[in-house]
Amino acid sequence: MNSEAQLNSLLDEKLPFSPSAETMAAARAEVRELGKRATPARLTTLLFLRSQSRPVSHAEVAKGLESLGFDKATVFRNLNDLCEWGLAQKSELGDHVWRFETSRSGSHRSKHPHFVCVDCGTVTCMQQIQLTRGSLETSRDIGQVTEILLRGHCNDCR
Amino acid sequence: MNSEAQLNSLLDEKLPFSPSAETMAAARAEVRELGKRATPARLTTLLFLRSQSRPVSHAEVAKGLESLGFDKATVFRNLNDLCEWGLAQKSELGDHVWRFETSRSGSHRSKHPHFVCVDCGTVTCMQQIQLTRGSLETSRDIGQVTEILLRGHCNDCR
DNA sequence: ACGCTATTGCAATCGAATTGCAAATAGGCC
DNA sequence: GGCCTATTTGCAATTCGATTGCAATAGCGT
Repeated sequence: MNSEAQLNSLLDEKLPFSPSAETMAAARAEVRELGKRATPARLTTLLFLRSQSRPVSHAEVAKGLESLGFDKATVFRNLNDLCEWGLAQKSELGDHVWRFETSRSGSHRSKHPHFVCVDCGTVTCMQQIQLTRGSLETSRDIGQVTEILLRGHCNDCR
Repeated sequence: MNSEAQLNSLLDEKLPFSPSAETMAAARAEVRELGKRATPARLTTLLFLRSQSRPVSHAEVAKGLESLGFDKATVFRNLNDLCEWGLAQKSELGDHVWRFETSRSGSHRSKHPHFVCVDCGTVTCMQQIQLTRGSLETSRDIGQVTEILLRGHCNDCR
């Protein structure tokens, strides 16, 4: 099955998310611009990531796409490739699992804080969290902060 | 060989570090105060950690102590026990390896934010760091924050 | 349509983390 | 000092996410 036909069939029913034809075309263009091949596995991985509102683990992506027949090694390599190419980023939230999320262009390309529930492992993105002015100064005395991570019990687990 | 004799022989030559008799006695007392047994493996693990100038991985500790005959599983359990008891803390620098270091003063863990240098691994306690009022409210919508962790590059590593 | 190379699928491997269980032993007690 | 028991240890085995080797497959430039 060629890429086009395969993607179309995926769009029909099996995908756990529903990218529009335009979205798909845009993703293809992005990948092509990087000089990389726009394979079904790659585009699907990218679009799956974009369909998520939080960082997801390799296992979650692999599981989400396994019904489509993509191998976890392929997903693994694509996730890392996407990170290498700047289309995604991976982070380690303190539980020894890499999580991936697409780099949002524009507003906040930089990392935002994450909240990790120590009970269920759920990760929540927190765009608005920030330190007080004094804390920022203090932190500057210690070093350059590149990541803020909050841990605790999410409301569902309390 | 009993604990006393074994420790003394270790002190003689084989240890990769040289705790004084007083240091050893102090460590023993600390462990005993916790109601735990002051075993050679446990005391040695604790003193080894204290002899290090930066956080070390389980593998490093195990290797450092393997010539003494301590099993890596034992070292593993002791490291985690020490953390649980507040004598040490472990941190994740982003490379999927836990690193351990002794707590400076007792069990004040997770009470205040920590800054972890992703380069040298050093953990710095930041009593003064706090979130803005708005951020606190936002975080409350998500869950109960029990730990704040900042990652970045410390001034020594920049 | 052809050919070259990037990419994939599958199985295998790696290594840190973790566990089960029987044997050893620290420390309270007499 | 010796006994007793819960704790701790040693060793082997296992889990599990991450990662790789390689032959087969398939993008895409021409």
